[in-house]
Amino acid sequence: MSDDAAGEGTPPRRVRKEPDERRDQILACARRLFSRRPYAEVSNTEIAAAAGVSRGLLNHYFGTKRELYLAAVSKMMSVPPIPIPPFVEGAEVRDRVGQSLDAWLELLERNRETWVAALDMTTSGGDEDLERILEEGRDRAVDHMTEVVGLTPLSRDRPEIRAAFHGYAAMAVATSREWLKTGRLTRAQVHLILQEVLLNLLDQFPRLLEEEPPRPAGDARP
Amino acid sequence: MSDDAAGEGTPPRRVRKEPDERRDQILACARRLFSRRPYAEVSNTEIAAAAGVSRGLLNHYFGTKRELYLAAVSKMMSVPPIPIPPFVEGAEVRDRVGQSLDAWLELLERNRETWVAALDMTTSGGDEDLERILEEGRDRAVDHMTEVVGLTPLSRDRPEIRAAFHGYAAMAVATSREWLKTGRLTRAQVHLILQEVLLNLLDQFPRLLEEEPPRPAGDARP
DNA sequence: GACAATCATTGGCGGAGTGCCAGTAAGCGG
DNA sequence: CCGCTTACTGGCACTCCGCCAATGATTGTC
Repeated sequence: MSDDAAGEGTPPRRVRKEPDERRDQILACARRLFSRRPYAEVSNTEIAAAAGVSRGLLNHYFGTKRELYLAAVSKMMSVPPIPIPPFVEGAEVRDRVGQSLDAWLELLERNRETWVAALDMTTSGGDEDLERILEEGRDRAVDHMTEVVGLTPLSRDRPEIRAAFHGYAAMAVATSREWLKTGRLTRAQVHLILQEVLLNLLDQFPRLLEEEPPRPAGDARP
Repeated sequence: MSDDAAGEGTPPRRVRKEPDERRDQILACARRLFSRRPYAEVSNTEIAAAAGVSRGLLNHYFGTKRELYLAAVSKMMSVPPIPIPPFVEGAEVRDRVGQSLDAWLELLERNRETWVAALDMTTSGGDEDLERILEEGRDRAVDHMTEVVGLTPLSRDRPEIRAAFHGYAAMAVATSREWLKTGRLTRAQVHLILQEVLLNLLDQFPRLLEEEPPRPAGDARP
């Protein structure tokens, strides 16, 4: 009946864990809560309670609430790498794109909830640090895409190429969203759209590069 | 020397304004601050100070901080309507798309800062109300696009069409961002990309509609 | 022109959340 | 068995939010 030798077998007041383990545990709880309600409505007290831990420990591990949030988002952005189809003689770019898209859509389908949740919380709001994290994720996606279509060398010299892929990535995300969240598209339709648009985009690259190159570096306001 | 007839011309302790005027003024300050720093880091006290108003007045007009925020975002989402090119005999869809894109890019160029700021704060974060507001804005954009390309009637029956436009809109936003914010694309390049991709997308519609239609209504998780 | 009614506006109160720090105890080596 | 390291807790000081009674600028009326 007492609480020190109850049925659950010696519930010690303090369970001491390895820092990494505890850190991951807290992070997991934070991720779950942040993906369901907006930042300002999730309290550290709540996260701590969910993790079965005192509130002060969050600050011990992550410093501030914002940093905990950023860590959670960062963790969510990490996606298992999709293999890049090997170059084989005679294979069309179209096939490579098709394969890669299949892999991408397959990944999304497997992790529906995780991905949709990440999509919901994956949004800056005037937060520069967060924006940087998201930008890094998008950059990795672009790296992947240039690799798939075999334009990585060119994309190093011409930032326009990367920029165009960034635009395409946004469309890929939004279109996938229409499939997984609102159900207004089927997977096949998403595949069709993304494949054809990407191939068309590739066709435009020559004309795109004919245009005067953009300003040397990021000074968007002269 | 006294404070009621000083140089600045009778600074009365209380200036009483018309509710609408005061409301707009507060909203403007909130918009400016929210677009520079994330929601949680902007305090009502600060907004009130910027508006030269007591803090309690914010609650009087907007109820809660969140509602003020939503009002600010909503205001930012409202875009002056871009005229839809009239249908003229013999004009190609390509021309109509080109004209409309020009108008859109022109609008962005005129309101650079406003638009980039709106883009930064225009992001949900697990907030359903906010998400709804953003979705409405995107829906209006899609309405506009279907009108331009003359597919409004079709888009009523087939949600896939709307969904595809939503994807395209995301690409349009991201690409414009690459132009205005990072400067990695020129306006001409943005125009080229968006025009060609849209025309290509239109070409895909027949194949898109051949696919089995998506599930009847929004039940994404069967 | 004085008075009263209206309502925009203020200041402060109670509650909640955050960051931080001194203290506590769980594991480990001697 | 003792003492050291350090994961962990509890509570203090501060800020911020939502609310409400009080206030005074403005307007209509006699």
